[in-house]
Amino acid sequence: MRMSRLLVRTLREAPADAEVASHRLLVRGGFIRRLASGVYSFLPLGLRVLHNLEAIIRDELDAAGCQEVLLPALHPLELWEESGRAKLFGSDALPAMQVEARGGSFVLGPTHEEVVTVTVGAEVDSYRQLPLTVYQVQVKFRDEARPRFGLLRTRELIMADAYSFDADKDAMQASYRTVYDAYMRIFTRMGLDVSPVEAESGAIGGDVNHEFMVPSDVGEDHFVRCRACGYAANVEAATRGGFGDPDSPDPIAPAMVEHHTPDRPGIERVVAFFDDPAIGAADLLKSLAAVDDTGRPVLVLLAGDREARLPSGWRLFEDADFAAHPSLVKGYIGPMGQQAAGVTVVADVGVARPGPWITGANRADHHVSGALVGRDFTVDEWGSYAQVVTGDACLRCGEEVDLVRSVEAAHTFQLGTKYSSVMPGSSFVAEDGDEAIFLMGCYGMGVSRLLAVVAEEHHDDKGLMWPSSVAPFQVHLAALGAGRTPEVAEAADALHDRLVAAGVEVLYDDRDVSPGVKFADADLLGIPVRLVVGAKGVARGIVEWRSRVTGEERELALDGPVVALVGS
RNA sequence: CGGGCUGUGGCGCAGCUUGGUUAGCGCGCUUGACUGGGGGUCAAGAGGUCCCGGGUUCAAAUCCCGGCAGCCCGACCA
Repeated sequence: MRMSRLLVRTLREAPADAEVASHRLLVRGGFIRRLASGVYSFLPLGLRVLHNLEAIIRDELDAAGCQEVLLPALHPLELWEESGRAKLFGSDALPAMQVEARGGSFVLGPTHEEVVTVTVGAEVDSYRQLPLTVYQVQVKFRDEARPRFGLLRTRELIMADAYSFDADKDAMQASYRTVYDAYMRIFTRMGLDVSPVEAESGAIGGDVNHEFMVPSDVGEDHFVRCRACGYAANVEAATRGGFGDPDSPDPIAPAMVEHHTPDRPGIERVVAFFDDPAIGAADLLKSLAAVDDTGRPVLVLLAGDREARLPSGWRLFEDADFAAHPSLVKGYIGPMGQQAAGVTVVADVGVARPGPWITGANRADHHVSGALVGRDFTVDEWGSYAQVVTGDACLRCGEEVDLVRSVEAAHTFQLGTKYSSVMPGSSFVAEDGDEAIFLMGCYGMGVSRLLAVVAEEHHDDKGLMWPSSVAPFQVHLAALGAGRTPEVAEAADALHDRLVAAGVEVLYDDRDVSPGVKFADADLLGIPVRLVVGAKGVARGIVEWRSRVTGEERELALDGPVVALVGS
């Protein structure tokens, strides 16, 4: 490709809104352009990288026995009503992506579980057709509240998503493992260091699931990683250990004391009330009134210096709930006597010491101090209800864990029958002759996001440094002063032709611009190998070779085996 | 959805406080000359609904009101 003909304009300055390196460099290098907030066009260079990423994905998934399909981006709204997710997807996320057309209401699909379930369900009637895993590379639409970081968080995104169909749980787990392993190979080939972590399933649902995290300073997620045993989990899902049952309360400990604490809801203000250097947030019980996934009122206790992490499906009390449960006084909640009022008390493992604790008195404008677990109140269930932080004990081995900032590159789920039990046509005849329904898995990776993630992981202050597996071209050939030195033009043209004839993807900078511009653009675009043909070199019969990644330089004979040396 | 900031040629910005000639600068673009190994120099050009609508005024990029959009922080997040 001659650069004089390539649709690319490099920018010396990045748009003011480009905050992270991948966004800045992809825009400056002319790989992508913004059309609207969170909506990007891929120009030729960006599309070449995207295609290379997709090629790796196709290669590994095909090798793992998956079959490519292409499902519609436009989904009949009824499909989402059947699965029940039309509502679950938030009050306005789906309507915002709704399209009214002849033939009814459609949505721009945010994900494809419904469509794939009915599509595959219609084709598969027998266990003999299983196991089956299909995948696609397709555009998805999300009504993203806050698009940001260029391609990392967008409203329209390109995703590679796979779906497995199996006859029983063992087979589903085997299929899951197969795709999981393929995903790991894909990331390795893309030059990404990915950590699979246990995760929450969110709106997709299902039991076992993993997120594939790339540790990164620009990440919006965090995961927990044990320094010793390798346990890794998303902070949303991470639990911690290291605590046993609390000891019996001290028999001679002083009794609880009630304090008048007007206008002191919240941990901070209570600490301020006591105004004692020996008393901090960690001495207080954070008491959160919640409704669990079965609708029971639950009081969640954790140490006052901790952030709460409620199990999925739970929600905090709203005003109406407080009105219905007078034992829980908003702002002054304490655990004493709650069981008698029908409230279940659960406590974070960080509360597994007798005390003394400072907590609400269940009476407006009052707190108590000196409350002991086992004497003044009891806990029905111990669990992990606080967000894990660096230094906490690992659930598995008790060593300390770290919190790692990261970008979510992919997410895989064992769905079981979540969709096949509600979508029509999801049954097949099993080996025993009875009707059965699919056990499914789903697996998604954001290809357009991966483009940004790779850029984020492979760049320096001058520009991008693409791994050759995804680079838009393999060789960046720059001719210096070709316009005034015919020998240079001849040598560069000839070298270009030889490289192309050998199947090497070469970007040929044949523009009549100064050497500085060519070098700066070569650094910015990040093609792995740069070849420079200049007047000095041509006179000596050499071409200069330089690695974008290592900066290593060599001189190669122009009439020698240049093609073999640059690889293909 | 809450809080803050910003909308001025393709990109980055100044001008706005204190209304007043042809709305500036850098990059980029066009033409020419020079230059020629790290975004070079000079000259001449092209390119603008100053986000939109209303208002105040003799006069609005500038002041007032109302919208819209973008960005940042937070909430949310498949």
